[in-house]
Amino acid sequence: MNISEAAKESGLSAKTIRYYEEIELIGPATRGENGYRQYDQNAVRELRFLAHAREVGFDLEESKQLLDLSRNPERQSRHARDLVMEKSQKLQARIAQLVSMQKQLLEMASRCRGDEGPECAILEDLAAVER
Amino acid sequence: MNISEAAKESGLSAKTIRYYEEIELIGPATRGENGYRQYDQNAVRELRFLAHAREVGFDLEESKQLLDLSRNPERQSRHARDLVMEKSQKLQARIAQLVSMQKQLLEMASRCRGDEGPECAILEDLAAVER
DNA sequence: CTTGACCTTCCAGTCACTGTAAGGTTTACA
DNA sequence: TGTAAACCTTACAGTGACTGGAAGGTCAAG
Repeated sequence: MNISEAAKESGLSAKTIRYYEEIELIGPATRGENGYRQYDQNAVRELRFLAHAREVGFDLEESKQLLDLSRNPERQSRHARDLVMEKSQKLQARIAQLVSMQKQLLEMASRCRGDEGPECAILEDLAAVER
Repeated sequence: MNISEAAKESGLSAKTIRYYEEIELIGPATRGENGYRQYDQNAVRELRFLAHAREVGFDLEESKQLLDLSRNPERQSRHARDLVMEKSQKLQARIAQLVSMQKQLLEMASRCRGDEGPECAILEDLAAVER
């Protein structure tokens, strides 16, 4: 199948698939007579794998590690699990940070009248020395 | 004061301050005889304002809007409040997304033995067609 | 035969910095 | 007085993970 169908099947864009090939995240696609990239079911499986890994928060380097693991029949499931747990902890920290930001935003908004006047706790808070 | 002290006072790096000047987020700093940038208390206040706006999740464009608002005595507090509430909603959505990712990670990890063997639900899940 | 939907490569742009190079200035100290 | 460390300057390249666009080749339908 051509790249746009592989894109549809995998959930990546054609642009992204070419990009993954360029940075050698995946091997070079086989080409048809016309020079078009051709994808078989296994190639699509790898693309889908990468799409899913990205969706749950892995960056490209980590996604590649997971893909390498999935390609290796000698793998130890501990390695995959370790990657997932590490990512989960980072995600937990990031969530806590966003929640704290969110709290601060609501706190600031609650003290601002939000009318036609210029007084605004938000602008004072952002300019304040200590927070 | 020189740039590194302004950096310390504001919480930005000297690099970042120069960058903000370059992209005209702030006006050009006055210069001493030696060509060094000089910052007064008001300049530091603006830098701190930007640092805080970034910390609570505003991007540079939004931070600039807030700074413009804080500089304008004719402002309406409603405008600041709108920006904050909009950002708050986006943040809420982002948090929900990360929480969902986190849930998926833990779900996958819970079904993977994490031992020396190759069987691993994580790798199967990532390769799966439907999720 | 033409139109439109594909496909190709290559280059530039995004965001918000950070790193590095190559140099000028200032300050402290031996 | 010399010099080394700690500042400061500009300019350019790199980051991550794409996305957009230009310029052109290929293919299927009408």
